Amino acid sequence: MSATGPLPVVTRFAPSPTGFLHIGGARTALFNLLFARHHGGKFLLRIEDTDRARSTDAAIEAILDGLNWLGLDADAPPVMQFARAARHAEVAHELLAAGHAYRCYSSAAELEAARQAARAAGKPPRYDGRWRDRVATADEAVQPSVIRLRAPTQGAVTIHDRVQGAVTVANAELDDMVLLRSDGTPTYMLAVVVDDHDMGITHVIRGDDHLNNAFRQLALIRAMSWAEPIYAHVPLLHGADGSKLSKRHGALGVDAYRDELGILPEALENYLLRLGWGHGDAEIIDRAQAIEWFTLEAVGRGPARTDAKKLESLNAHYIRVADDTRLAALATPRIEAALGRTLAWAEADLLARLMPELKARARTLIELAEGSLFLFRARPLVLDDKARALLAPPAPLNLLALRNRLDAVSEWCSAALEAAARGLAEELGFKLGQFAQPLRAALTGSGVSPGIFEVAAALGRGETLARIDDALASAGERETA
RNA sequence: GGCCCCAUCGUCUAGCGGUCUAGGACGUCGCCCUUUCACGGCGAAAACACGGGUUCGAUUCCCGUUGGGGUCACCA
Repeated sequence: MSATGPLPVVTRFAPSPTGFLHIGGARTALFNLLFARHHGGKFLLRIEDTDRARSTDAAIEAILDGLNWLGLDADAPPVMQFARAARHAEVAHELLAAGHAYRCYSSAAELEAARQAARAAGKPPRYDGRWRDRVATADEAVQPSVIRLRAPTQGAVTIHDRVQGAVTVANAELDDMVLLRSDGTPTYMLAVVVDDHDMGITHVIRGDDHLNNAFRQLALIRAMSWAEPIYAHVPLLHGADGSKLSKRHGALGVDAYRDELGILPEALENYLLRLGWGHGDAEIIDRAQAIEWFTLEAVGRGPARTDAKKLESLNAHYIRVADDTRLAALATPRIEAALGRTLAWAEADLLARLMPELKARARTLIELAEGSLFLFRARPLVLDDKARALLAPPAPLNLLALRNRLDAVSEWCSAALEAAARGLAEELGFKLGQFAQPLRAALTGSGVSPGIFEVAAALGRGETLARIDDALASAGERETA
């Protein structure tokens, strides 16, 4: 062990598997990973499943899946907290034997009544320590009991939080917390402290909602004479309206960002990183850069509101720089779901070839898929209102002239097709749009699409001419009708 | 309610006593580019919550007010 060696850093993300991985948790995990990587340390994962009634395997799956999707994998297999219940109980009894803890025989109902009374009297609803200095009689000792920590009542404790700064709480504000429940299972307070110690956690980086808990946990750590971790309590995330992020306020799991909103993991990561943290004017920050720059001191102290528009904007950027093959693979299932059929090999190829055009105008994978559907729809295309308007007379005349000009093009590529259209427009003294727009309507069924000559080139001569003929035919029908 | 924390444009933030006529990004609104929509480029509107101090000088330090958040279980 060298005094000049690097600061050993071990961080952890410790979610309780009672639901999906929400973005607040994802951000906490991100910060833990970034901090550990920045210092060349380890990032661990612990599943806090001591609440047997609320913990589910599905939630564990969802959390692991979400972390994996975001590339926030821990450096070791996850520690399952419930499996360590015996060790937790062992520590509680050690504390009991050392006089740092005591048995309390008060029933839950009795304590609840006391809390109600305290509240009614305008006093804080704390445990009054009624068993702290009392020895149970033989009769009483038969009753079920919990083990409580004999916490200090005098003085105060100051935590030098790496995010919040120095925070002081008087010991009189804290009551004697339950360590071991009457059924012998450990409480969260006990389990966290024991596990963090046994896992060698050096830095506890977690949500702000745990700041008050830190003081209680510190009392326990000191009773065991264990090393005190460095704390960093990061502010919670809020919804767009400033309210707490909760399920009823539309809080989503990271799986929903992926599946329902069509967000790329690197976009969500960048977004989460910039929420409550900044580095000068930098906005687009990749993982490597984040590891280099990340410090806890730069984390803001106030809660941050989430902003869907900013996330979408970041997502649009990452879609634009993403690999075309990867995007095609991500969009394909969505396209197939909308079509109700699988894509043929030639269609997959068509999608890949047009991807550079397609991705430039999509902010999400949803938009990417929707924006490419026109390529695969069966003929004749259904025209939307904008397309119908673009094909109103005298557009069919222009379209017919353009059709013949395009058909005469020898090499079917976008440059040649555009040159043909431009040539025609120039000859007739028209603007290019008078040909390009009806063509867009005919080929895509809408007024919005990628560059129409690129579309025509990708569609191929046969399909392009067929779609034009469809449009001409339906325009003729409307004319006669 | 007790205790704890927080406070710069609508939102995320830069700012760590003078460089601030307060910078960037998203969003909004113009203009340009242009075969549509995007992209891109240019530009505009938009903030230091309030009141006291400290200081030659406060966005920056201290106190209070207001506002917001967190927490007070045999949940985590």
